[in-house]
Amino acid sequence: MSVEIKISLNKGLYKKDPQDSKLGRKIIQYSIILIDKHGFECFNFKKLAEEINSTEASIYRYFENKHLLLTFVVNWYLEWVNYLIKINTINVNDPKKKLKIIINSFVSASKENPSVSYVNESILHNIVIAEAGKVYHTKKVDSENSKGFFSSYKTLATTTSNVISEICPEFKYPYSLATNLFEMSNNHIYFAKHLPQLTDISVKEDDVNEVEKMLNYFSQKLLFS
Amino acid sequence: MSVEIKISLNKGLYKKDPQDSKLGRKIIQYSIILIDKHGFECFNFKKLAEEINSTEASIYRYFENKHLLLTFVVNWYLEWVNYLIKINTINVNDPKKKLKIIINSFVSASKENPSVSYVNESILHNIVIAEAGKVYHTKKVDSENSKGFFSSYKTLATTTSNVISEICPEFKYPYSLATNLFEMSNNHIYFAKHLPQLTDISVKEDDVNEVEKMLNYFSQKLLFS
DNA sequence: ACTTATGTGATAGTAATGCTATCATTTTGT
DNA sequence: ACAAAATGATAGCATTACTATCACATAAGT
Repeated sequence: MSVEIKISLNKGLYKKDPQDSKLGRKIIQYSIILIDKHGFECFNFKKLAEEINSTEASIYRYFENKHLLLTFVVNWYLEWVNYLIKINTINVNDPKKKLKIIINSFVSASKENPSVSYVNESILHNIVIAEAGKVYHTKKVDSENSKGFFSSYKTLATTTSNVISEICPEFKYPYSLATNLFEMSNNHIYFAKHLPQLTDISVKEDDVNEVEKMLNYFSQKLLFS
Repeated sequence: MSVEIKISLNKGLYKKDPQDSKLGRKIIQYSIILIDKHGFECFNFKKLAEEINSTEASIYRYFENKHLLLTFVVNWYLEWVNYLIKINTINVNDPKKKLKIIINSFVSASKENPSVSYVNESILHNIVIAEAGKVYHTKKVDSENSKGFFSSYKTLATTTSNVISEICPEFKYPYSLATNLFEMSNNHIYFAKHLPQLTDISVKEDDVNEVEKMLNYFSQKLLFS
């Protein structure tokens, strides 16, 4: 028996917390698998229901719609990265080292030992890479923002930004660099796999080492030169 | 009477070139307006047909579906930016100046004199900011890529990358920086408007000056320091 | 001017999607 | 053992995405 983390997320994201029941956890587990498999546009609750031998109606008892389900799993991922950053930097004093750990978490948090049995963090990372932008690129962004649906991303940005300012207090764009490192990480992993002419790095067999190097190089150039 | 540019785009994007007929141009004109107004998810051919007093069937004669229509208008925008960069850098020799012009085009190509009567470049820029990622974040990315649907973005990346390499031949990530400057431009304009805690800059009344400054600062730090 | 081709409108229809409602049944907590 | 909660089963409805057909208008070629 192992202790599982329970990640707590904004209550507006669900009608009923899927982490609290067997069916709910199955919904999370297989929605991750199916979104990755079919892509978010082709994913729907009917397919998910079939996959887990349940019904659409049951899934609608947990989530209002697939957009909020995606928002949920993306936020889950971000909270998990926040958690990893926290425990991996807890005894680190050098902010430069901290930033390296953060960057490492951006590119390969998914390679950590899996911490939650019903979440495949590696597949979830693929979803974040391919679909996370859709979470906030919607006409509802302002109302969802006011409900706190993006607070996990803000936490990540703030944590990273603080480390950046520790390294270089006079740097004028700590938040921008923070979010840019995260977005760049996802973007260039995606480009390397699908649009290689848009990047210089390559990712072979999920080896994201080159991406990590690039992000470290960019931040080093911007902050300590 | 003025000379209008005709931008030529990949033929796989449409069934019939909308630029060649009155109805086609109306489709482009009002799809840009409606996508901006309702967001891409809520936009559909029925609403568009009503708006232009035509029918769904007629619109389907030009585009297979709304995804390809979005791909078309985003590519149109990119081709237009490519064109502006070309004419605005044609007599410029200093690559540093060229990069500044490119960055200026990224943030505010839409402030140029409108060159095509049926395209509102300013609204189109908003669409690119909010929706362009959806064009290539799809399961069909590989097949669409092989059809050349993303060649306009590649051209933009290559042009920019070449200028970057002119400035600093030993810089290892010219393509990555090129695409990152473009993505960053769109992202941070969006963040400033909707998720201000994710950026350091602000955009008041469409004044993107701060974004431009930031991009110039980043590239200067990375390339000539 | 006549004919043919082409473009557009009008209408209908179909399959899939997104979602809600109701009732029966199973599982859970006490 | 019983009540309460969770799930399953089924139905249904409005919207969406797309296709098909036919009629009409207009432009083009001879």
